[in-house]
Amino acid sequence: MASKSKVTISDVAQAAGVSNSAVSYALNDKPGVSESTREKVLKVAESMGWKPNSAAKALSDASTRTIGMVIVTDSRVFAVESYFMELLAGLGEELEYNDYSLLIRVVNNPDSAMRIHRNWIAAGSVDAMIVLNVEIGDSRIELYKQHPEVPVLAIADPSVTKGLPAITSDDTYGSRLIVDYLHELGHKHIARVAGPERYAHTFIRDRAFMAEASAMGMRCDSLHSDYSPEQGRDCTNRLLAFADRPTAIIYDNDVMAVEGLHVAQEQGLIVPDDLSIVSWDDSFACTATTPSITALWRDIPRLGSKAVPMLLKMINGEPVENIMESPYEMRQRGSTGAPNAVSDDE
Amino acid sequence: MASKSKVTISDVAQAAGVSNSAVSYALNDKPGVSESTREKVLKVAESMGWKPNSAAKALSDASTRTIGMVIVTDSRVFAVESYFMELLAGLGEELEYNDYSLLIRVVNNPDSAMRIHRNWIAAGSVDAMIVLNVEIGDSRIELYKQHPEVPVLAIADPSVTKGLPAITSDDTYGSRLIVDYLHELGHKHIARVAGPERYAHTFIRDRAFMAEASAMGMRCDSLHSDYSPEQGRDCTNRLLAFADRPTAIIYDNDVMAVEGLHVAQEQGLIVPDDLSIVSWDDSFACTATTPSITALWRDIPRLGSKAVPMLLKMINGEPVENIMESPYEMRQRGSTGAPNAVSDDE
DNA sequence: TTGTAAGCGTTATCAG
DNA sequence: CTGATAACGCTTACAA
Repeated sequence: MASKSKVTISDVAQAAGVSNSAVSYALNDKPGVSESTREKVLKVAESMGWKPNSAAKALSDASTRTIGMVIVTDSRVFAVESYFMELLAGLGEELEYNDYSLLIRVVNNPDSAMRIHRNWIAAGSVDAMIVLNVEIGDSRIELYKQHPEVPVLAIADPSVTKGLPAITSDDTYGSRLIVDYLHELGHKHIARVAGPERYAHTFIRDRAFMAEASAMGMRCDSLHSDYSPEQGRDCTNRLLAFADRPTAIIYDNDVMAVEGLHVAQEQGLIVPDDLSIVSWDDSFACTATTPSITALWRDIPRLGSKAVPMLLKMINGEPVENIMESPYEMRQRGSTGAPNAVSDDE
Repeated sequence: MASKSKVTISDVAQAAGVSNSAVSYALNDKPGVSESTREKVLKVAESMGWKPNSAAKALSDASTRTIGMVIVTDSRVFAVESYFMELLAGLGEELEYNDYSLLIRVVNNPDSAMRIHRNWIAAGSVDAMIVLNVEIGDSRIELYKQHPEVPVLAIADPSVTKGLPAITSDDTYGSRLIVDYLHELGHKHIARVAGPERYAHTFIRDRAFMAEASAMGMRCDSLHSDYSPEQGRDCTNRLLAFADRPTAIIYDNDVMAVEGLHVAQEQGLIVPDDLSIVSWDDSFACTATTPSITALWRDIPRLGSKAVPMLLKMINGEPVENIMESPYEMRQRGSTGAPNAVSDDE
């Protein structure tokens, strides 16, 4: 019982009657050992239940087979949850296939996050890092620019990563998809409840919405929020208070979209006749409401899967191309339709 | 630029003009070094930007400051997401405070999971493991019983962990809370759409529901599901098809509860008058529906926080007591009320 | 109080 | 093709 699991390479070597290094070569499929001894070694190692010791390997060749990720949660904002889990699922499958693990730290403020990044870099705890939720002038980007020895992949638009490799979904395209969809329905005046201004992707979406709206001859108001349900309600109230109110509101997450729908209904508005509602990012919550909420779906797991080959290349020292994905789909549901007050233009 | 971050203990020793071991002692707050040299060493180490190399430390003292967790996702069932993220948040904060990280692997089938468990045990990749979603006769429990050298904490009822340390929320108590609540509302015939039978917690809830219902003189039907929206609909349809249908249905997750609500409404039933609906586990989706769904809330992050001290004790070789938490709260919302057909008893 | 040196399990170099 | 042997960076007896 309890095979004390302390079988080392030397044990195997002794048992097989060969040298230490012969075993290492055999086990790692490297040249420098005859086919016959290789087979013998493999057999013995197998039967003794040898497994590589991760610490020793890491110390010896400075590789950990580990990818690091520090997640900053606002603790109150659970909107990121589903994004993160989907990403994790995509990453997990590919990483698993390549025998890599994820080293994760969850913290609630950016300073702790920076401390951990610094420690991991110095301690050599990971072979590569993934950086999420990049902000304008993100200090993590600066940090890694100073440490070219550790590969970093930013899940962010290349325009904000200062040359660091990046993979992202094309938010400009996504924004257009939504605006065009509403335009076709006949909307002339839309509004957007965006996420926090500091996030790069918020900025990119802001710009894309404005550009596409004006290209279509539409007006687009915009408010920034912290993704919370409270601000979802608040922003909706403010947008609806204007005499000249928008006929459609796009929310930067599902949580705020649901709250927005509720606010509109509480004010006696009919959705979608009086107001159309769209959520950026689909989730189960969007199907729970009445009417259900039209959403821009993204294949987030796919983003995760595609990130892995990039990471592996980077770890190998090979150059990588940035990836810009467009895994979108407008999921049309009951919360959107033609505005009922388009008479003034026809 | 690019401080090549390769400052070792010997570098510090040389710079400080002391020996290798003196530095180690000083840096680790251990006796065997004078106060003056300790100070000097600390100052030099700080100025040189020394950070411990994790691999070397791990190899030397067989500790990784890492807790492992293998998550098996059904990939289609995202219901676990929020549970998992909340747990992670709770764990993360405490672990961070104690300078531990989480090593995570996400896989989609139990066999890969077992492979990883075996590898991590043999490779000494972690100081301790957390095991989730324990099943009846779980092979992971068997595995760790054979490896007493690696500490494991099961997030499960102690009755199914065969002596391994466990922390859990008291699902028996939670079940009672729900049944009693419905009983007080006047329900006599309730039903339950449970999770998969293989999970230990499903079994425990099953038993608790039956016991409490019969203690209250109520009837309680029960169906098992896979947590998916489809089966949520399906089970609801089957329960409502009976001439003598229940006046309340409890679902083992929020996803099925939402689907159940929709099915009932599609059949023209008024919720809660014709049918009350309760969700085990609260989430944002429960507040998105009309009416919103009454849910049994659990403080899951707290469970995560409380798990950490147990893990640390176990790593230290100290004995631990199992923990049984009752962090529940019935969140009463619009989906529950008195049944409208209680006339036959009064 | 200090320094020296052995060992942790691998990989990699360099003789044989 | 094989087998000693020296790294890797740290901890920890043990000697001085």
